[in-house]
Amino acid sequence: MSEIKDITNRDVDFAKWYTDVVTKAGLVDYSTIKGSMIICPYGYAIWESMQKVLDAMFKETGHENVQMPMFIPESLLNVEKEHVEGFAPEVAWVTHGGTEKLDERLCVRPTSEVLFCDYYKKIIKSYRDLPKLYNQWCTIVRWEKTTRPFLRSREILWQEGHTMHATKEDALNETLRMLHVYEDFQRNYLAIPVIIGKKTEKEKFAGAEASYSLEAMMYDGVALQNGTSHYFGQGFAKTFGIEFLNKDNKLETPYQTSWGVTTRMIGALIMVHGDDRGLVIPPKIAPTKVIIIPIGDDELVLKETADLKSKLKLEGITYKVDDRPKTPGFKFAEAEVKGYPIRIEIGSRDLKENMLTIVRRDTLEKIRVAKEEVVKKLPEIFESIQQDMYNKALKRRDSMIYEASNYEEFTQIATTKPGFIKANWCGNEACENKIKEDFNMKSRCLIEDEEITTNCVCCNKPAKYRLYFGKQY
RNA sequence: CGAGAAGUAGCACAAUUUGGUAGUGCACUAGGUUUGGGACCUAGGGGUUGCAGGUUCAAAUCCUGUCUUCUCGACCA
Repeated sequence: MSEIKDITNRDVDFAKWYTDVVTKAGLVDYSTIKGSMIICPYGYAIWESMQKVLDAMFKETGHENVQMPMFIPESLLNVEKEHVEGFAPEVAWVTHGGTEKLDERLCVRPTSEVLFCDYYKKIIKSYRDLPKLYNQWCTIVRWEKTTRPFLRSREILWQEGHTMHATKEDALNETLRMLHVYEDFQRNYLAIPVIIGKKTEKEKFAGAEASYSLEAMMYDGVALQNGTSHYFGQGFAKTFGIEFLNKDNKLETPYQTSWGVTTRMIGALIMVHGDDRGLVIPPKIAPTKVIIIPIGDDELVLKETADLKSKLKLEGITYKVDDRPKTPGFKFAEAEVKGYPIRIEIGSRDLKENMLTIVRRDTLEKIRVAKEEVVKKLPEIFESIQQDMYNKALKRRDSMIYEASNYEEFTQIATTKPGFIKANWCGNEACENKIKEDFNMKSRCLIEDEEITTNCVCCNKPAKYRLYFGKQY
């Protein structure tokens, strides 16, 4: 096996490893503007692949895509007090149009709740107009102080769903339904196990009645909030004066939700599955599932390459051929950095025996297969990679979830082991703050399906909730 | 935004201490030989030393400011 030259060892310096992988796999490059990354073709292809699946899921659940303005007049942003207070510190303002100062500044959307509300007020008149199930793919701007590619940037590519419903029940169902759509996507496509649950009051979205999040654990035990789904109740709708006539010809206020995921999922993909050789992309989301590497320019090799290409095309399996004039070793290494799920090596040595070599990226296992059997065999290998990647991630995550029943135990774990800690909590924000202050760990989300057996891990008063705590990106 | 470190070719670095012709390796281009784990030979191309000022006969080198990146905090998705 070759020496890995370019990528920092994952266990030695995880932060450096991450930036190495992100740039060396050709996902992003830095621009001259702080916090605004250039998403390179391969990185964008992964995003497009995610978009494609998610968009189909959104449409399947009845949503329609729209495109809202990217600017919000200051007066509109100010309509909902709690919301604006949450976002004010990180919005970017447009103050001039050309050389002329604007009468009213415009903020670049940090999220679009108010824009949707402003529009919904116009188009919702009757119960027959509900539900309104809109989604938009767009970029937003949040003026973050510290930035990292995919994990925290100032310009963010995302998707935001904004819906209005006639009843509280419908809106709550929508909030949970989309949370589960995300969970399904991350589990079955990204092969990332996620914990889903409700945020505490302290951690919920500005202006929401309830926020739910998907919490993934990275290789280093640090949490990444990988999507959120919010229930707003009638808060915004009342503030904005959105009303509809119900079946009894009475005015009612609708109930609202919003939900979103971002390119941060690419960061999660890297930090959950990547290894010292680079990326490992699950087959179901890989923009290129197979990389074909012909070895030498022997006529047999060229012919087999052409054959294999047409067979893959026929089966609808995405592939690329690396026929650059480089040595095989170089190409193998690069294919590994890029994380293509499967590599097929075509060389005359194998061809003499009518064989080809398939290499799994996740295990690096080499499988020699009769050349006629290769394409037939691929689906089961993809399936196996997909499953194994999920199971491996799940196993690692579960091995880093601990239980603490008192502050001493919590301290012991928090200071020695990376990962999540399950603990009981009285519901008092002071205890959340203390844990944050002492260990830089925030509550991830509530655990609702487990029994509360001990007192609050912090103050030892009777506990009302169970929580996951963890450090976060 | 606070503390620290760093910016020289696409990348990794040298030259900075002691101011005096910007260099090496990889990558890139052309031709050739190669090809089963990061090839070799020959010949080339590529630089306002992050940017802006200042000091000086002379600045990559000294001074000031600024921008960007990284690490650790604060804040946040």
